[in-house]
Amino acid sequence: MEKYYFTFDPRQKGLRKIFGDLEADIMEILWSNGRLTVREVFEKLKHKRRIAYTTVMTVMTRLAQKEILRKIKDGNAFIYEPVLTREKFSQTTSQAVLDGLLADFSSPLLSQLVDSLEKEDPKKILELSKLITAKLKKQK
Amino acid sequence: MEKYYFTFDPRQKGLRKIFGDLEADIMEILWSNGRLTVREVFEKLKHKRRIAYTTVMTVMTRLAQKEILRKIKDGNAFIYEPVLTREKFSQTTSQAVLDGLLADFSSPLLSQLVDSLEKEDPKKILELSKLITAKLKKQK
DNA sequence: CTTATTCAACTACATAACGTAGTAGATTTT
DNA sequence: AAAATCTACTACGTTATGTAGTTGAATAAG
Repeated sequence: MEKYYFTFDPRQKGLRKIFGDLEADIMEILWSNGRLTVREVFEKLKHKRRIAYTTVMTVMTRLAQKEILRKIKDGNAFIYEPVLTREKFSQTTSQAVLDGLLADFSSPLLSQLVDSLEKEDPKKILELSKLITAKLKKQK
Repeated sequence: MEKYYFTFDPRQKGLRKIFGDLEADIMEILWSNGRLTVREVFEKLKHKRRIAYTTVMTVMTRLAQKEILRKIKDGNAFIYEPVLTREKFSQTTSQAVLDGLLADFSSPLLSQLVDSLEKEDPKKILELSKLITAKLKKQK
């Protein structure tokens, strides 16, 4: 079992920041539909992209090796499901990226964050402000 | 000129989060020493790792193609220098990563940030708090 | 001025991650 | 028994990176 690690690619969209293109499509389908077989994923995918059954098989097998997916024996076939919920996965991922940034690129990070946050949605600054107030109270 | 983009690898250390291993060593040297020729970089590197001159050449040429380095003609040779200062580069990089996180993984991000910040250095929360107060004042 | 050195450009090969897909062999359905 | 389905295995293409040799031009040394 090769341990999973990932790379974060800011120029990609959504899950593609973390997964390859086909991997992202597959994870999308699994997170939207729950546990599925390769066949079922293939059926949902083949409309969007013409692709061989074995290609889907290969990629799902690799995702299972990386422990992104879990294989559950079901008769002669396997059912695949994400090890983490989408929410948990997002959380773990952004945690890792954030920690990585803080560890090695922290100097200008905080002021940038406040700026980015404002650009993204000014209300989020208030949200953050509340979080901090709560944390500071707990600290003392 | 291929445009530069990068990938952020949280499990690596320092510049290696963004550059390959040799690339990182080279950028480190250039940011510490200012503009240098391939030969000069090679001389500084060869103690740390046994490596061919042409290897350094190749990698520096690639960094120049990606517009991380700039080549300046100097007689028959070239002098290489980083296009951005280290500070500016860190800033641009973390900005991109942060914006990427906010764009697609923002939901749990803020509370995580506060937690990570505390783990990293509790004083940083105060720092952030001040930044926010300032920003909120400007907002109204 | 001829030889040796230095340099840039080009070519090339290895590895790793990912997309792609075919084949083989087992099992199940028809 | 034949056809379909499934997993496992193998394999090839691409891209980024590390690695380094060759070639031809320019420069320095003798």
